[in-house]
Amino acid sequence: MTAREPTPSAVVTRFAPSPSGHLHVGGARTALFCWAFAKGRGGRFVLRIEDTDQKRSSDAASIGFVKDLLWLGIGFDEGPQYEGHGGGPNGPYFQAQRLELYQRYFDLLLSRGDAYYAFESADELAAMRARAKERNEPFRYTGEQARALSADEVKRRLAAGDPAVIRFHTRAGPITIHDEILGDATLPNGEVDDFVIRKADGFPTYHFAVVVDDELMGVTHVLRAQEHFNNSAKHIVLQDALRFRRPIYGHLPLIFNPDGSKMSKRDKDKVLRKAVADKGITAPPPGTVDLAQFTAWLKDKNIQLELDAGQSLAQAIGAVLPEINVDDFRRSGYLPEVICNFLALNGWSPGGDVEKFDREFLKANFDLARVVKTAAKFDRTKLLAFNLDAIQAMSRDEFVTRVAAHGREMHPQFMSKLTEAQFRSLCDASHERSKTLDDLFRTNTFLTTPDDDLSWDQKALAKFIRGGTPAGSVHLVAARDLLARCDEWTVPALEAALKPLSDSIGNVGLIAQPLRVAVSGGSVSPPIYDTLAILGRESSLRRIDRCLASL
RNA sequence: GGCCCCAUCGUCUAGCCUGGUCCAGGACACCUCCCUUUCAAGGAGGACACAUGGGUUCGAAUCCCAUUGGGGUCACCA
Repeated sequence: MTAREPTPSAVVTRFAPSPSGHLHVGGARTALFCWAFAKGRGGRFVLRIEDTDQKRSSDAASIGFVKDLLWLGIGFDEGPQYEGHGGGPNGPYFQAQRLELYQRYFDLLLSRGDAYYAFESADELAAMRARAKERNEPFRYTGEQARALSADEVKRRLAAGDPAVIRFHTRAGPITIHDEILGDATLPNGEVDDFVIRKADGFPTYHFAVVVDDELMGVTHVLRAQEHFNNSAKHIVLQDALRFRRPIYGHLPLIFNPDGSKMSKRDKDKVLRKAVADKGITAPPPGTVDLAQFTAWLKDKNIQLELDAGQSLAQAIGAVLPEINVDDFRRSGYLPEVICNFLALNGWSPGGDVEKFDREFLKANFDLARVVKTAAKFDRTKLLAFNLDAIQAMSRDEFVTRVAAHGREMHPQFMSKLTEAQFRSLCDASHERSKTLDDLFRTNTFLTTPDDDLSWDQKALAKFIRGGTPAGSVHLVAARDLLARCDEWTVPALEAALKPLSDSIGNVGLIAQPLRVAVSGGSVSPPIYDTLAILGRESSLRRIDRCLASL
């Protein structure tokens, strides 16, 4: 009954995901809010792994998502050991390692008659549910038969090794959930049935482990997604039966796709399947997925491709996968501080017209009262605009540093083919048109193509080289002659060298575009003098000559 | 279907608690124009919302009720 009134320093929040290699943006937002709430109040932020489902593996790689958390700048005070983070007095932080701890509380509940063994099999329960559904009634496990079993009978069946679960004996009465974000809600009597708290394999269910661990770890504030709202009733009755303190709850609004659907890793498969169908692809491109896997995946919409396999397939067929995980956004060249900023804006706002802020600001200002109640649709376009703004606000040096770091990790080939000076020039020429740290790599692949392998986009060729009166090629020839006589290969020198020609034509574009196409293969590149300068004299002239020769 | 929750521009939201200053503010997207050697970026304008119906009140986006719509949840998953 008594929600505790913590002193500011006593605030403890936790992020408690099930094991996963990747962090979903929704999870990231939850973690960010938990972190900001605790850290802004001088409290502790705990990371706990909810690995009570033995069907899901939970080896070391299963907390790969922690690297995403740290990349975002969300550190934790307690939790699994991970590259210098984690540890703490309330471990272990993997629930699968806390089984003895739970047993104490199972025994306590059992001895007090607040819990009991039940022997129905999964099949029997499924049948009961099916029957209830036929009658259009909700299924509620009341446990009359199970509780009618004599103590001796229970002992006998347990001794005989009959599979059994432990269920909580929910007492009659309405249950009121107090929520700092949504307000109070009361579930009528009977809504919460006698739910399972220990599975037949001896593991606690989520509901039980959460309640015990939150108490043992001193968690004062439970901030989690709204999908957990109704679960809170189960947690409350458990807390009361166990004589635990009740944490303060705050259920965060959900984050959806722009079309209102739930954001899920399956969205990637959806996009891939569509791309495969649209392009009429019947066999997997070599080096992506093997044929058997591919056909199985194509046939059964419930099969998901591994992350890497999907990525390579997408790349091979030129499909762009939607970013779902934090790591997807990292690969796409988004800045962690921008993601935090934008994520925070989905479900919270500092009020007024403020919408650009950093983690420190969030830490200092985040509060439950300003969390909105309505679900948000995740608008990648706005995120991209935020990313652009942040990149434009960078100094040239910072931009170079961060793009280089991104390039070394994501595009080592590209990086190895450019000299430091070339790379620096490319950064300077690309800074103001970069929306992500990845843009410059995606749009300038022509720079790393060997001169003799460059091919030309037919449309661009037709429009800017063959087309025009006189044809673009005429100007290209003239420009080529001027360039060949240019001793100094720098932006100002190149500009000066071509000036007479552009002046006489009266339109710079008429020589810039043919040059651009000849040298880059397409109609888009950094400013033409920059492009030529980065490419260098030899490559530039070679490419122009090859282009002219190909006509 | 039962139960629970929610409802301001296309989207994220401010305003709502403490009715009047809101013929509703900001941002992204969109449209127009300007700038421009491509693509961007940038500059200047513009269009765009209180779901509906009842109350309460001198007055409602703000309070109450209903309807409609949306979401969540009903597992030995978390």
